[in-house]
Amino acid sequence: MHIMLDPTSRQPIYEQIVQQVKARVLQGVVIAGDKVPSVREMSAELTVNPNTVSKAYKELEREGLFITFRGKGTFVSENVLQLVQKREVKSLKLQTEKLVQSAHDVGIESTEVKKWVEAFYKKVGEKE
Amino acid sequence: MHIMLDPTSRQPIYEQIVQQVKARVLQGVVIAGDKVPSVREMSAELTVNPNTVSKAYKELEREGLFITFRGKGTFVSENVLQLVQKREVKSLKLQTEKLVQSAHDVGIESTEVKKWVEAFYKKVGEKE
Amino acid sequence: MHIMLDPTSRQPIYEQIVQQVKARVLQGVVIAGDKVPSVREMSAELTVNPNTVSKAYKELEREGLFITFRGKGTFVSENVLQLVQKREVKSLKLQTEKLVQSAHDVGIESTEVKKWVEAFYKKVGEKE
Amino acid sequence: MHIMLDPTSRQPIYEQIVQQVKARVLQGVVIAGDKVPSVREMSAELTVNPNTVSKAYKELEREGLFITFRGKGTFVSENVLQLVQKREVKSLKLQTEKLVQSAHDVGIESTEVKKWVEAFYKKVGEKE
DNA sequence: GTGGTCTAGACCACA
DNA sequence: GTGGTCTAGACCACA
Repeated sequence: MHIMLDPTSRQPIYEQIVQQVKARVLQGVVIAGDKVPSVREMSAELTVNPNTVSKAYKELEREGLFITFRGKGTFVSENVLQLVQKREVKSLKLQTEKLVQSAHDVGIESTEVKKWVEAFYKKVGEKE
Repeated sequence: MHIMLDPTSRQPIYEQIVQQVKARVLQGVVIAGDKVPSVREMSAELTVNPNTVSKAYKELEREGLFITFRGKGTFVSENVLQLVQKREVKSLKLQTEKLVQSAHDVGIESTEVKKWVEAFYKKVGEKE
Repeated sequence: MHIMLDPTSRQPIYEQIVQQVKARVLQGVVIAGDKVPSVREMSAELTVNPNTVSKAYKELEREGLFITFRGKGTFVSENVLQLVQKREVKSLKLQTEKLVQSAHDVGIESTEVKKWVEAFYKKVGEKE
Repeated sequence: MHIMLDPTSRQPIYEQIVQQVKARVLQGVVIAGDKVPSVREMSAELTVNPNTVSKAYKELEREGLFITFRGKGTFVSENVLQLVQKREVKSLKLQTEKLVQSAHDVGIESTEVKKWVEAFYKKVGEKE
């Protein structure tokens, strides 16, 4: 699944796992119906405490991305892509709102922020 | 100085203090040269332990916003406004970059994000 | 790690710890990658409050000598020796500059200072 | 007497006063027999708490540089220059010893330190 | 009065 | 177990 962790980060490792799983879903790497590596496998692969992976999986189940069948293992839910995309858009809007609020407080005009957005989009486009 | 703390927040109290002081600087409430309430006064006002306030003040000193004179007290540095604004702009640009990256990953176009920005700016404007 | 504290010293305990850790690094006793005793262990060993040790460790982390992994413990950074040596040399040069300035002010010639240096080097050499 | 203070420094102000007085003696600005400004005058001139100046004067008396005649005021002792120079040389030697010890610990050769001394002497010479 | 340091002890999230 | 945060309270040098 190619999950990359930064053990130094202030962000808890289990949250990093949750976040990266969502990223893989958005990238189409993790697909509805996929069987997820067991907690043990994953913890071995990431050289991380099994409890930590377990915590991440539980969170992903709670959010409806993962579903566990007793004795069979954990699988990616049917509607993952839709689910994650919808929430991501919601989250992005919220982030934008906070950003605009802060920018406004420092006296930055709408035009300026939109210029930034434009510039960063070009930068992202060039990488591809 | 009207600092409001949220004791239920995940964010440490001392960080909340640091953050709010910066906000007050941006609002022009806290001005260069001001004498800052003593650690004891502030801790009494916030009903928080003096050590916690001290930790916040030291961080603010380390960041160059505060300067303390032995036995006299703590004061707001000369170049605060400039300093905080400069850093804030830098931080906002970085946030925008991350936001754009994420938006791009979900397949959202530049135009869409700029519409959001526009809309939120109007919303902020109406509040005034 | 054999840290010796002088509780009567004017120098704060946490600074003494920081300083001694650096000395151990220069001596090659503390090596990159080493796991550092936990805050609790160290505080027990030094019969000092955990908070005090914590303060020292955080300073060492801030200076880039230590790195801590959540829930796992604190470790010595990869480039410690280089880092500490580089800073030490810089500091020694600065000390030399101040010394020369003072010596010059009292009317002591360059030759004289160099004689002192020579003599003290011999003295250090004899100890070995 | 042209005393310059840095209220920001970690070094206590009273120590800074003591140190600067010694420097003025070495420069020949403060001479044996001189009448010293009263604590009040000096504290006004330095915009510093009288207690602070008083503490500095007491220290200077203790060290034999100043002498007070009841009702007449405080004066510079007869043998100041000799006294201060002698002690300064002693102190410089001690500093050199510590410096050499540290330099040796980092693996710096005697030749290197002497080069530094030479270079800084040139730098000081050029200023004149 | 002012900040700096320290102790003793507690609770918490995380691994 | 590991570090992070916080409280309550104390003592100190300095101004």
